Amino acid sequence: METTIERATKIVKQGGFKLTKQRKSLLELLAENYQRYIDLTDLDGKMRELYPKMSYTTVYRNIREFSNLGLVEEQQHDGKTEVKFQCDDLHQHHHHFICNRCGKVQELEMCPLNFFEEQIPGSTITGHQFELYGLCAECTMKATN
Amino acid sequence: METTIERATKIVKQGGFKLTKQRKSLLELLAENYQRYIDLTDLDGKMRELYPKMSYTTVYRNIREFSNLGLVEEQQHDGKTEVKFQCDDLHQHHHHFICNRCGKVQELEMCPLNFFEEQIPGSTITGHQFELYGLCAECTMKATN
DNA sequence: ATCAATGCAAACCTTTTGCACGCGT
DNA sequence: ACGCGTGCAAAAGGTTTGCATTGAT
Repeated sequence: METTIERATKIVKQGGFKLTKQRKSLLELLAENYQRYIDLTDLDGKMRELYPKMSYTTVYRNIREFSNLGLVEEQQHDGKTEVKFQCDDLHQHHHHFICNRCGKVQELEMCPLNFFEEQIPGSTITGHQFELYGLCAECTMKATN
Repeated sequence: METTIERATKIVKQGGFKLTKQRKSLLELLAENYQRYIDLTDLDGKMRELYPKMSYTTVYRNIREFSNLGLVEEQQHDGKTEVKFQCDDLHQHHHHFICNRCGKVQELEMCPLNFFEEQIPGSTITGHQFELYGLCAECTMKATN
Protein backbone atom coordinates (compact mmCIF):
# COMPACT_ATOMS: atom_id res chain seq x y z
CA MET A 1 0.00 0.00 0.00
CA GLU A 2 1.19 3.45 -0.95
CA THR A 3 1.67 6.03 1.79
CA THR A 4 0.19 9.49 1.48
CA ILE A 5 3.69 10.94 1.20
CA GLU A 6 4.59 8.59 -1.62
CA ARG A 7 1.45 9.61 -3.41
CA ALA A 8 2.24 13.27 -2.81
CA THR A 9 5.82 13.05 -4.05
CA LYS A 10 4.58 11.33 -7.16
CA ILE A 11 2.22 14.22 -7.78
CA VAL A 12 5.01 16.73 -7.23
CA LYS A 13 7.21 14.97 -9.78
CA GLN A 14 4.40 14.58 -12.25
CA GLY A 15 3.81 18.30 -11.92
CA GLY A 16 7.30 18.80 -13.26
CA PHE A 17 8.79 19.84 -9.93
CA LYS A 18 12.00 18.59 -8.44
CA LEU A 19 11.97 16.66 -5.22
CA THR A 20 14.24 18.73 -3.00
CA LYS A 21 15.14 18.17 0.63
CA GLN A 22 13.00 21.16 1.54
CA ARG A 23 9.95 19.85 -0.27
CA LYS A 24 10.36 16.41 1.29
CA SER A 25 10.56 17.93 4.76
CA LEU A 26 7.54 20.10 4.13
CA LEU A 27 5.49 17.15 2.95
CA GLU A 28 6.57 15.18 6.01
CA LEU A 29 5.49 17.91 8.39
CA LEU A 30 2.20 18.30 6.55
CA ALA A 31 1.64 14.56 6.64
CA GLU A 32 2.27 14.44 10.39
CA ASN A 33 -0.55 16.90 10.84
CA TYR A 34 -2.58 15.05 8.30
CA GLN A 35 -6.01 15.67 9.74
CA ARG A 36 -5.74 19.27 10.92
CA TYR A 37 -5.42 22.77 9.62
CA ILE A 38 -2.20 24.48 10.67
CA ASP A 39 -1.64 28.20 10.78
CA LEU A 40 0.70 29.01 7.91
CA THR A 41 3.01 31.14 10.00
CA ASP A 42 3.20 28.38 12.61
CA LEU A 43 4.04 25.87 9.92
CA ASP A 44 6.71 28.22 8.69
CA GLY A 45 8.08 28.64 12.20
CA LYS A 46 8.05 24.92 12.94
CA MET A 47 9.72 24.25 9.63
CA ARG A 48 12.66 26.47 10.39
CA GLU A 49 12.81 25.13 13.91
CA LEU A 50 13.43 21.70 12.46
CA TYR A 51 15.60 22.92 9.62
CA PRO A 52 17.14 26.24 10.66
CA LYS A 53 18.72 26.79 7.27
CA MET A 54 15.45 26.74 5.43
CA SER A 55 14.14 30.11 4.36
CA TYR A 56 10.55 31.16 4.93
CA THR A 57 10.47 32.18 1.29
CA THR A 58 10.78 28.50 0.44
CA VAL A 59 7.95 27.55 2.76
CA TYR A 60 5.54 30.08 1.32
CA ARG A 61 6.55 29.37 -2.27
CA ASN A 62 6.10 25.64 -1.91
CA ILE A 63 2.85 25.83 -0.03
CA ARG A 64 1.60 27.89 -2.95
CA GLU A 65 2.75 25.23 -5.37
CA PHE A 66 1.32 22.39 -3.32
CA SER A 67 -1.90 24.30 -3.17
CA ASN A 68 -2.00 24.57 -6.96
CA LEU A 69 -1.30 20.87 -7.22
CA GLY A 70 -4.19 20.17 -4.89
CA LEU A 71 -1.88 18.75 -2.23
CA VAL A 72 -2.84 21.26 0.41
CA GLU A 73 -6.04 23.05 1.18
CA GLU A 74 -5.97 26.67 2.21
CA GLN A 75 -8.54 28.44 4.30
CA GLN A 76 -8.91 31.74 6.13
CA HIS A 77 -9.99 31.57 9.74
CA ASP A 78 -9.90 34.42 12.26
CA GLY A 79 -7.93 36.44 9.76
CA LYS A 80 -5.21 33.81 9.59
CA THR A 81 -4.17 31.63 6.72
CA GLU A 82 -4.50 27.96 7.57
CA VAL A 83 -3.27 25.01 5.62
CA LYS A 84 -4.02 21.29 5.59
CA PHE A 85 -2.50 18.31 3.83
CA GLN A 86 -4.90 16.89 1.29
CA CYS A 87 -3.91 13.65 -0.28
CA ASP A 88 -6.81 11.27 -0.44
CA ASP A 89 -10.37 12.11 -1.38
CA LEU A 90 -8.75 14.49 -3.79
CA HIS A 91 -11.75 15.50 -5.77
CA GLN A 92 -14.50 14.89 -3.31
CA HIS A 93 -16.75 17.71 -2.35
CA HIS A 94 -17.20 18.06 1.39
CA HIS A 95 -17.33 20.41 4.34
CA HIS A 96 -15.62 20.34 7.70
CA PHE A 97 -16.16 20.35 11.39
CA ILE A 98 -13.07 21.90 12.93
CA CYS A 99 -12.21 21.54 16.60
CA ASN A 100 -11.15 24.85 18.11
CA ARG A 101 -9.13 23.13 20.79
CA CYS A 102 -7.13 20.40 19.07
CA GLY A 103 -7.65 21.53 15.50
CA LYS A 104 -8.82 18.13 14.31
CA VAL A 105 -10.89 18.19 11.15
CA GLN A 106 -13.83 15.90 10.53
CA GLU A 107 -15.52 15.68 7.19
CA LEU A 108 -19.25 16.21 7.08
CA GLU A 109 -21.36 13.94 4.99
CA MET A 110 -23.91 16.51 4.03
CA CYS A 111 -23.69 19.63 1.93
CA PRO A 112 -26.14 22.35 2.90
CA LEU A 113 -26.20 23.79 -0.59
CA ASN A 114 -29.16 21.73 -1.66
CA PHE A 115 -31.37 23.38 0.89
CA PHE A 116 -30.64 26.80 -0.49
CA GLU A 117 -30.71 26.37 -4.21
CA GLU A 118 -34.37 27.16 -4.42
CA GLN A 119 -34.27 30.06 -2.02
CA ILE A 120 -32.89 32.68 -4.37
CA PRO A 121 -34.99 32.51 -7.52
CA GLY A 122 -33.36 33.56 -10.75
CA SER A 123 -29.84 33.66 -9.34
CA THR A 124 -26.89 31.43 -10.04
CA ILE A 125 -24.96 29.91 -7.18
CA THR A 126 -21.35 29.38 -8.18
CA GLY A 127 -19.65 28.90 -4.85
CA HIS A 128 -20.24 28.41 -1.20
CA GLN A 129 -18.36 28.27 2.02
CA PHE A 130 -19.46 26.26 5.01
CA GLU A 131 -17.53 25.34 8.12
CA LEU A 132 -18.48 24.34 11.61
CA TYR A 133 -16.37 25.14 14.66
CA GLY A 134 -16.49 23.84 18.17
CA LEU A 135 -15.06 21.10 20.35
CA CYS A 136 -14.75 17.59 19.02
CA ALA A 137 -16.12 14.73 21.11
CA GLU A 138 -12.72 14.10 22.72
CA CYS A 139 -12.18 17.73 23.67
CA THR A 140 -15.76 18.07 24.87
CA MET A 141 -15.06 15.22 27.31
CA LYS A 142 -11.83 16.83 28.49
CA ALA A 143 -13.59 20.17 28.88
CA THR A 144 -16.30 18.79 31.16
CA ASN A 145 -13.80 17.16 33.54
CA MET B 1 -39.20 57.95 9.90
CA GLU B 2 -35.60 57.78 10.99
CA THR B 3 -32.90 57.21 8.38
CA THR B 4 -30.27 54.54 8.81
CA ILE B 5 -27.62 57.23 9.20
CA GLU B 6 -29.57 58.97 11.93
CA ARG B 7 -29.91 55.71 13.74
CA ALA B 8 -26.20 55.04 13.30
CA THR B 9 -25.11 58.45 14.56
CA LYS B 10 -27.29 57.96 17.58
CA ILE B 11 -25.56 54.69 18.32
CA VAL B 12 -22.17 56.32 17.90
CA LYS B 13 -23.06 59.04 20.40
CA GLN B 14 -24.62 56.61 22.82
CA GLY B 15 -21.40 54.64 22.66
CA GLY B 16 -19.67 57.70 24.07
CA PHE B 17 -17.97 58.64 20.82
CA LYS B 18 -17.81 62.09 19.30
CA LEU B 19 -19.43 62.77 15.98
CA THR B 20 -16.56 64.06 13.89
CA LYS B 21 -16.58 65.06 10.22
CA GLN B 22 -14.59 61.95 9.42
CA ARG B 23 -17.04 59.64 11.15
CA LYS B 24 -19.98 61.30 9.45
CA SER B 25 -18.35 60.88 6.04
CA LEU B 26 -17.53 57.27 6.74
CA LEU B 27 -21.09 56.51 7.76
CA GLU B 28 -22.35 58.21 4.62
CA LEU B 29 -20.14 56.17 2.36
CA LEU B 30 -21.10 53.00 4.19
CA ALA B 31 -24.77 53.90 3.92
CA GLU B 32 -24.49 54.48 0.18
CA ASN B 33 -23.29 50.92 -0.18
CA TYR B 34 -25.86 49.78 2.27
CA GLN B 35 -26.53 46.35 0.85
CA ARG B 36 -23.07 45.24 -0.19
CA TYR B 37 -19.76 44.21 1.25
CA ILE B 38 -16.89 46.52 0.30
CA ASP B 39 -13.24 45.65 0.34
CA LEU B 40 -11.73 47.51 3.27
CA THR B 41 -8.77 48.82 1.30
CA ASP B 42 -11.13 50.02 -1.42
CA LEU B 43 -13.24 51.79 1.16
CA ASP B 44 -10.12 53.36 2.54
CA GLY B 45 -9.05 54.46 -0.92
CA LYS B 46 -12.46 55.82 -1.85
CA MET B 47 -12.59 57.65 1.44
CA ARG B 48 -9.39 59.52 0.80
CA GLU B 49 -10.41 60.13 -2.77
CA LEU B 50 -13.43 62.03 -1.46
CA TYR B 51 -11.60 63.60 1.47
CA PRO B 52 -7.90 63.74 0.59
CA LYS B 53 -6.93 65.02 4.00
CA MET B 54 -8.31 62.03 5.81
CA SER B 55 -5.75 59.53 7.02
CA TYR B 56 -6.13 55.81 6.46
CA THR B 57 -5.39 55.39 10.13
CA THR B 58 -8.70 57.07 10.83
CA VAL B 59 -10.56 54.80 8.44
CA TYR B 60 -9.20 51.64 10.00
CA ARG B 61 -9.64 52.88 13.54
CA ASN B 62 -13.25 53.89 13.00
CA ILE B 63 -14.22 50.79 11.11
CA ARG B 64 -12.93 48.87 14.10
CA GLU B 65 -15.06 50.99 16.41
CA PHE B 66 -18.14 50.72 14.22
CA SER B 67 -17.60 47.01 14.12
CA ASN B 68 -17.55 46.85 17.92
CA LEU B 69 -20.72 48.91 18.01
CA GLY B 70 -22.35 46.48 15.61
CA LEU B 71 -22.66 49.13 12.93
CA VAL B 72 -20.57 47.26 10.40
CA GLU B 73 -20.10 43.59 9.67
CA GLU B 74 -16.69 42.29 8.79
CA GLN B 75 -15.94 39.22 6.75
CA GLN B 76 -12.95 37.60 5.06
CA HIS B 77 -13.35 36.62 1.44
CA ASP B 78 -10.56 35.60 -0.95
CA GLY B 79 -8.08 36.69 1.67
CA LYS B 80 -9.46 40.20 1.73
CA THR B 81 -11.23 42.03 4.52
CA GLU B 82 -14.70 43.10 3.51
CA VAL B 83 -17.05 45.38 5.35
CA LYS B 84 -20.77 46.10 5.21
CA PHE B 85 -23.04 48.65 6.84
CA GLN B 86 -25.37 46.98 9.30
CA CYS B 87 -28.04 49.13 10.77
CA ASP B 88 -31.31 47.29 10.86
CA ASP B 89 -31.85 43.67 11.85
CA LEU B 90 -29.10 44.30 14.34
CA HIS B 91 -29.26 41.17 16.36
CA GLN B 92 -30.75 38.76 13.91
CA HIS B 93 -28.89 35.61 13.05
CA HIS B 94 -28.64 35.05 9.34
CA HIS B 95 -26.46 34.01 6.41
CA HIS B 96 -25.82 35.64 3.07
CA PHE B 97 -25.95 35.14 -0.62
CA ILE B 98 -23.33 37.43 -2.12
CA CYS B 99 -23.27 38.36 -5.78
CA ASN B 100 -19.78 38.11 -7.23
CA ARG B 101 -20.55 40.63 -9.92
CA CYS B 102 -22.34 43.52 -8.23
CA GLY B 103 -21.57 42.60 -4.64
CA LYS B 104 -25.18 42.78 -3.54
CA VAL B 105 -25.98 40.85 -0.40
CA GLN B 106 -29.22 38.99 0.17
CA GLU B 107 -30.10 37.50 3.48
CA LEU B 108 -31.04 33.85 3.59
CA GLU B 109 -33.96 32.74 5.63
CA MET B 110 -32.58 29.42 6.62
CA CYS B 111 -29.64 28.42 8.79
CA PRO B 112 -28.06 25.12 7.83
CA LEU B 113 -26.79 24.49 11.32
CA ASN B 114 -29.82 22.54 12.37
CA PHE B 115 -29.15 19.87 9.80
CA PHE B 116 -25.72 19.22 11.16
CA GLU B 117 -26.14 19.27 14.88
CA GLU B 118 -26.81 15.57 15.04
CA GLN B 119 -24.07 14.58 12.65
CA ILE B 120 -21.14 14.85 15.04
CA PRO B 121 -22.13 12.94 18.14
CA GLY B 122 -20.57 14.02 21.41
CA SER B 123 -19.13 17.22 20.05
CA THR B 124 -20.06 20.80 20.80
CA ILE B 125 -20.71 23.20 17.95
CA THR B 126 -19.83 26.72 19.01
CA GLY B 127 -19.63 28.53 15.70
CA HIS B 128 -20.27 28.23 12.02
CA GLN B 129 -19.65 30.06 8.84
CA PHE B 130 -21.86 29.84 5.81
CA GLU B 131 -21.94 32.01 2.72
CA LEU B 132 -23.17 31.52 -0.81
CA TYR B 133 -21.55 33.16 -3.82
CA GLY B 134 -22.75 33.57 -7.36
CA LEU B 135 -24.70 35.91 -9.56
CA CYS B 136 -27.86 37.55 -8.29
CA ALA B 137 -31.00 37.39 -10.42
CA GLU B 138 -30.25 40.76 -12.01
CA CYS B 139 -26.68 39.89 -12.90
CA THR B 140 -27.71 36.46 -14.12
CA MET B 141 -30.04 38.20 -16.59
CA LYS B 142 -27.30 40.56 -17.73
CA ALA B 143 -24.88 37.68 -18.07
CA THR B 144 -27.13 35.71 -20.39
CA ASN B 145 -27.66 38.63 -22.76
C1' DA C 1 25.44 20.59 -17.86
C1' DT C 2 21.22 22.52 -17.45
C1' DC C 3 17.59 24.82 -15.50
C1' DA C 4 14.69 24.89 -11.67
C1' DA C 5 14.82 25.79 -6.61
C1' DT C 6 16.92 27.98 -2.82
C1' DG C 7 18.46 31.71 0.36
C1' DC C 8 19.05 36.33 1.13
C1' DA C 9 17.63 40.94 1.24
C1' DA C 10 14.57 44.02 0.16
C1' DA C 11 9.97 45.40 -1.28
C1' DC C 12 5.16 45.22 -0.55
C1' DC C 13 0.56 45.51 1.36
C1' DT C 14 -2.49 45.81 4.99
C1' DT C 15 -3.07 47.02 9.56
C1' DT C 16 -1.50 48.84 14.12
C1' DT C 17 0.78 51.96 17.33
C1' DG C 18 2.89 56.27 19.61
C1' DC C 19 2.66 60.86 19.97
C1' DA C 20 1.79 65.88 19.48
C1' DC C 21 -1.74 68.79 17.75
C1' DG C 22 -6.63 70.10 16.77
C1' DC C 23 -11.45 69.85 17.37
C1' DG C 24 -16.09 68.41 19.29
C1' DT C 25 -18.46 68.71 23.45
C1' DA D 1 -11.16 73.94 28.83
C1' DC D 2 -10.98 69.16 28.72
C1' DG D 3 -9.99 65.07 26.64
C1' DC D 4 -11.09 62.31 22.76
C1' DG D 5 -10.00 61.90 17.84
C1' DT D 6 -6.98 62.99 14.18
C1' DG D 7 -2.86 63.04 11.17
C1' DC D 8 1.68 61.88 10.62
C1' DA D 9 5.39 58.84 10.68
C1' DA D 10 7.01 54.79 11.80
C1' DA D 11 6.56 49.88 13.01
C1' DA D 12 4.63 45.59 12.60
C1' DG D 13 3.21 41.29 10.49
C1' DG D 14 2.49 38.39 6.69
C1' DT D 15 3.63 37.54 2.06
C1' DT D 16 5.94 38.31 -2.47
C1' DT D 17 9.76 39.44 -5.61
C1' DG D 18 14.55 39.92 -7.83
C1' DC D 19 18.73 38.02 -8.16
C1' DA D 20 22.96 35.37 -7.64
C1' DT D 21 24.14 30.81 -6.06
C1' DT D 22 23.22 25.89 -5.25
C1' DG D 23 21.63 21.52 -6.33
C1' DA D 24 18.48 17.77 -8.57
C1' DT D 25 18.03 15.46 -12.73
